[in-house]
Amino acid sequence: MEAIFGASARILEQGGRAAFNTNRIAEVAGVSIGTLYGYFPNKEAILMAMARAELDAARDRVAAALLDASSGVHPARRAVRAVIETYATGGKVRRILMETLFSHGRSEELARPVGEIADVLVAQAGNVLPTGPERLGPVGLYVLTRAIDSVARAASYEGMSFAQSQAFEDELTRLIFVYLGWPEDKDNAPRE
Amino acid sequence: MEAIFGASARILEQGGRAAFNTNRIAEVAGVSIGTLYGYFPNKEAILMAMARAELDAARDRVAAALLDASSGVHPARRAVRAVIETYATGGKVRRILMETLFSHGRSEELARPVGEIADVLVAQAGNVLPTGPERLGPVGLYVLTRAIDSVARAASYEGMSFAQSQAFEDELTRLIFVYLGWPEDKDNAPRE
Amino acid sequence: MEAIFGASARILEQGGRAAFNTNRIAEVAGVSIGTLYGYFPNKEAILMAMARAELDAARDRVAAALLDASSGVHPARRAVRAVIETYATGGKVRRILMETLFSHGRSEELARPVGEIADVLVAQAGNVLPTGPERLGPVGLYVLTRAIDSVARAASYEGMSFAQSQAFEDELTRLIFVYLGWPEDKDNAPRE
Amino acid sequence: MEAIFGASARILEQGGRAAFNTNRIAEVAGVSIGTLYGYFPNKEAILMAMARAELDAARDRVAAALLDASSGVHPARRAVRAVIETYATGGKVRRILMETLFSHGRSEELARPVGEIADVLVAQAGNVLPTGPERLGPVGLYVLTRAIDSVARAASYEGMSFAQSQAFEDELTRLIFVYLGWPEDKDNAPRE
DNA sequence: GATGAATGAGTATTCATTCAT
DNA sequence: CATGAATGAATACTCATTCAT
Repeated sequence: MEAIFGASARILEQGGRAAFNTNRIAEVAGVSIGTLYGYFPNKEAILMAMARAELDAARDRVAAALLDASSGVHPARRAVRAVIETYATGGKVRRILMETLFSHGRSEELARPVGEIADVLVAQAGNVLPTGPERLGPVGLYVLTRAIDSVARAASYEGMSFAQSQAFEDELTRLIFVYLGWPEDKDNAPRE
Repeated sequence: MEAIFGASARILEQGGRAAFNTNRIAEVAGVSIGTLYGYFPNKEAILMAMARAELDAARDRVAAALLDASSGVHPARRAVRAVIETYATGGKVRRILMETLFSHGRSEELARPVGEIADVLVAQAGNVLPTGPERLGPVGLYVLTRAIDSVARAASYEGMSFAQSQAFEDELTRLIFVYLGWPEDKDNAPRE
Repeated sequence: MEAIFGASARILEQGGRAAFNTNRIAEVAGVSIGTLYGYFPNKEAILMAMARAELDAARDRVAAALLDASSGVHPARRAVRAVIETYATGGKVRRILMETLFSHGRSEELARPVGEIADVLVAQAGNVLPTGPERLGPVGLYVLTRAIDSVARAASYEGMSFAQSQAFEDELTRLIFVYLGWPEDKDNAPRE
Repeated sequence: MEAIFGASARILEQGGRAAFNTNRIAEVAGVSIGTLYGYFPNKEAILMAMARAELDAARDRVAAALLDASSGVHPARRAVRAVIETYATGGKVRRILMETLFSHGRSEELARPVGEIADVLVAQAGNVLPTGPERLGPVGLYVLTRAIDSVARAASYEGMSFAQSQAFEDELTRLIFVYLGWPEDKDNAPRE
């Protein structure tokens, strides 16, 4: 039921996790609680489903950015930009969703999309990327992808003033370059 | 009250956050609930106080490792090692504590010790470090310190098999070297 | 829920306000607390609803007495008698209910039925009453009705020995007569 | 301890009965709770003592007004005026105090000062009053004194707009005159 | 007398979940 | 399939009172 997701998002946005209760969700969604339980086994399942959808969307956005050859911007920079933008949007709800996953010990879930991006990276090596992450072992790949993701997330959630600045994008991009042993990126492509 | 912290830790360890209720804490700590509320204004305050203590301890451990000149191991590697060890210990409780801070929007609190480590780094530049992070702007410093911390934490909480491996330590150390433009570290110092 | 009112009355009668707690009410009423809260938003609402019902019943009793032409007793005396009887019954519960209204600053609620009686009085002037309270301004009407009500209540709640005596009824009736400038009432109708 | 009464009054005035707790009283009064319990056996005792003091003060004020021959105003009117003024002052605290007495079934306490005024009335009959309440039996005296007191209180606590008007004073005064069979009072003495 | 740390019984209210209709 | 009335376990927190110092 799409109505349930919509209602949940609205409630989460307005009242935070505290206001998120099944009776309220059913009311806002315009269905009965019985119906709600027909679609989801329990409250957490709703949050989980939303979190996964959110994660998939983010992964798709980053993968698309990586593969999009239409601009002259370097793929690594495009990916960094997509990650930053992802954390800049979604606000409160996104954060609560991530939290839910984390507190349920589902960090692997959180990790999944990042890993999938890494897969795309490897598969496209030599194609979208000059010389690629295939030179990295699995540990190196983990460190690199997780670093970009984590640092972008931290900057956003810690409310750092530079979280969406060009300088921040530059630094994250540079991290990729130096870590992969690429020569410096010169295309300081300004964000539109 | 030390007893309260001890009891809280035990309860958190065994039953997780769900089992963490004031009546139980008082009981396990061997004090009355009234006394509990004499020391803490509410349940969350206990968690917050514990989290801060934990964070301070972690910061001290990493700072000490950074400044400890007794071994022949490179300071950057010593720091990486301390960070990894910190996340390897503390288990469930530590994790719940961090979560609490995060879900209360106190990400800055989480960030504080990392920032303090960065301060130590800068202060000691040219002393413990050959040429140092003073070359980095604030954004670069943020990216570097947060990356090390976040990636080490992610690997631990996601239960990655290599979370405490030599290879992982190497990669994180290498990240620092390449990011600071240092020549490769050769002292692949084995962990004790 | 009638069961809730019944249970509340019983509890109030036996244990007073101190024993009046939601868990107990639900238990005695044979419903779950959840159900209780389905019908009333909070504990006070139960008391309020009961108080209003009580007040309405009292008003109806007095109004009926006033309009009842079946006996040869003077309407004013009939009303006085009804008021006295009202305070003589209901005991502890009635008292606690009135208190609740009063302590919630809802004195107007307490006043309402008395005002409604005054309305009946004015409407029926020249009909049930020889020459009537229409000669009184609003202030005079207030003083008269409130005096009868308050004095009867005081005598009852202060446990005065004469609270239900003929002499007391006579005095209150006389108060009405002299206040309205009527000639003395001679029908000292004995209470059955 | 005067400090305790003062603190209690302040707390009652500001936060109502809900804010009235022993720890708070001790704090505001600047004494320890232990000391508080050295002077009063329990919380209610404080309220009771305050209520009695308030009642005595009111009684003294009315008695003084009754006996004060300095003005040309009729003693009955002077008493009515004093009663009205008493209820007009004291506000929230006075009300809570009266409530306490009432809800503890100490209505007799509430009645006491009124009875004492009646005693003064009888004792001074033929002196301050032309022909007096000695013609009334005890029931009549009760009805008269209680009526004046109750109606003045009701008007004040129900927030009637005329509670302090000349018209209200006139009506209550007239009640006394007609009840005692006195010829109409002509000295519509304006309130200062 | 004064102190104030400690006590702990007591309670209103919430909300996930069920299941008879 | 949908409904929503009913359930009741669970819990944070208050505050009058005590008593060792």
